[in-house]
Amino acid sequence: MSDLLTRLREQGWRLTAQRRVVAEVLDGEHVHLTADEVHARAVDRLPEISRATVYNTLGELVQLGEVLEVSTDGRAKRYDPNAHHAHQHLICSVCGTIRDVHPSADPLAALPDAERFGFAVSGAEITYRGLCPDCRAAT
Amino acid sequence: MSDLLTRLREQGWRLTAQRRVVAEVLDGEHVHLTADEVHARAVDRLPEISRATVYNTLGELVQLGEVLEVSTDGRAKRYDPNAHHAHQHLICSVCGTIRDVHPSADPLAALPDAERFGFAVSGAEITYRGLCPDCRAAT
DNA sequence: TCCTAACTTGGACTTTGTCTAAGTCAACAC
DNA sequence: GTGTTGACTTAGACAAAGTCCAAGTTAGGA
Ligand SMILES: [Mn+2]
Ligand SMILES: [Mn+2]
Ligand SMILES: [Zn+2]
Ligand SMILES: [Zn+2]
Repeated sequence: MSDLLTRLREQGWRLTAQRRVVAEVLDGEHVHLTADEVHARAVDRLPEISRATVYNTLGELVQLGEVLEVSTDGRAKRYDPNAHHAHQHLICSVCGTIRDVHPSADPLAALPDAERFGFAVSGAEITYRGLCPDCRAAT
Repeated sequence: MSDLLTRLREQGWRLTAQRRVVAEVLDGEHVHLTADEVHARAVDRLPEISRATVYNTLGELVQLGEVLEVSTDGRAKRYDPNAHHAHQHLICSVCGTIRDVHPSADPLAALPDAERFGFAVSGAEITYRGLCPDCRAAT
């Protein structure tokens, strides 16, 4: 995480208390928080931080490629700091739990040329859906 | 489409002018409209139809499995009447154009057991991203 | 230490969607 | 055809998620 702060400073970022706190909240490998969840946790550490700054900072981190935006359900976007390790998501249809998963094949390989319609295809996001162990048990 | 109306009547649906108009707007194979776009087109045919009814009707069609909800960008959900033919989506990163595409392999097959974490995995939605021919040309 | 462009803030505003109470009407019975 | 009634529709209030702005603050270089 401190290497993240280093990278950001090299990008010309001013290192403010607010940005540091947002970066700290996003620390950890398997976090998928909404902007308001990030804000709530940031407030625990820095009570005066505003919602606008959290949104601004998250947007900047996404621009810089340090954080991924994940929109899976038409509700609030989730912010994923695991941006340097390509992966996909597995989501429980009942409780909404999100897991990072790593498919064995390159998803792009499954899309034949005839199905590309002249697009320059550059990426694929996969959302696997199912029931998590807890929700399977609770039937 | 009239077979859709037949199926709905068999489900105990009252066949109102409003529902008929929403079904008509969603007719066609490759349509991916937002709720407000559906409302705008419905108003052309039935000026007094309300937003609430469009949302209600779309929700009912989704419940019945006649229409799919597609959330790709954290903005408004899109409604997809092509529900009886499994497919995935290819979206232009610049202009947002959406195409239906049909991958050659079952996406679930690419997720090894070791990556399922005890989930009962039942489906996968793939969003391919790239540049459409028009946006490639306009560089 | 001072200066200033960059950053932050609270609150207004927008977009997307949900909810409710009151009014309307499709479909069935007769 | 007429009457009845529960399902349906409506306008508008409300809520959640996100954007924008003018005014105030501050990190970091001079
Ligand atoms: Mn992730
Ligand atoms: Mn489609
Ligand atoms: Zn679950
Ligand atoms: Zn395009």
